[in-house]
Amino acid sequence: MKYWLMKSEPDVFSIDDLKTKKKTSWDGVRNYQARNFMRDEMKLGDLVLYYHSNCEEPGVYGIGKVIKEAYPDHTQFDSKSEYYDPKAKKDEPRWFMVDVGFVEKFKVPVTLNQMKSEKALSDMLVLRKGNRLSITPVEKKHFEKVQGLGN
DNA sequence: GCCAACGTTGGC
DNA sequence: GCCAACGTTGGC
Repeated sequence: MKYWLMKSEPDVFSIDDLKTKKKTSWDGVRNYQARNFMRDEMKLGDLVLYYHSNCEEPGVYGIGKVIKEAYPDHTQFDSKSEYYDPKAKKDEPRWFMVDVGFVEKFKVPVTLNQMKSEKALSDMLVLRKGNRLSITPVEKKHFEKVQGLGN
């Protein structure tokens, strides 16, 4: 089993939305590295740190889990979608998504600032300067540390 | 709103 | 295959 961190803008889809809806399809990823993680490495049952980006208090707000492995992201074929990709072909999809289910919302969010100040988390990918990747692998020890800080 | 960092595109 | 120009991300 692997561990991941996935970024979401809370204005678009927050941990509370995930809690309410129970699950979500992770559509709209248009970055090859992130796609490859989803398509090639994310497995059923993998756990996910749910990160809020582009907001007042960036940080990890809870935990989700992979409930469906990669399948073609339908928005790439939808000319009305903001994620439409005219170069994608039906028989050769370019973009994939996974489904993520709700596991828990942290009692206290683990903020980006807090994570930066934790020695034990210093080599997490998401803390690297200029990191823009929306999906990153997370080590087990880091996952457990963050979870511990949130609960 | 600013801007650094990074990814992608396209001319050559 | 190089690289300048451009677009996007995301913290601040």
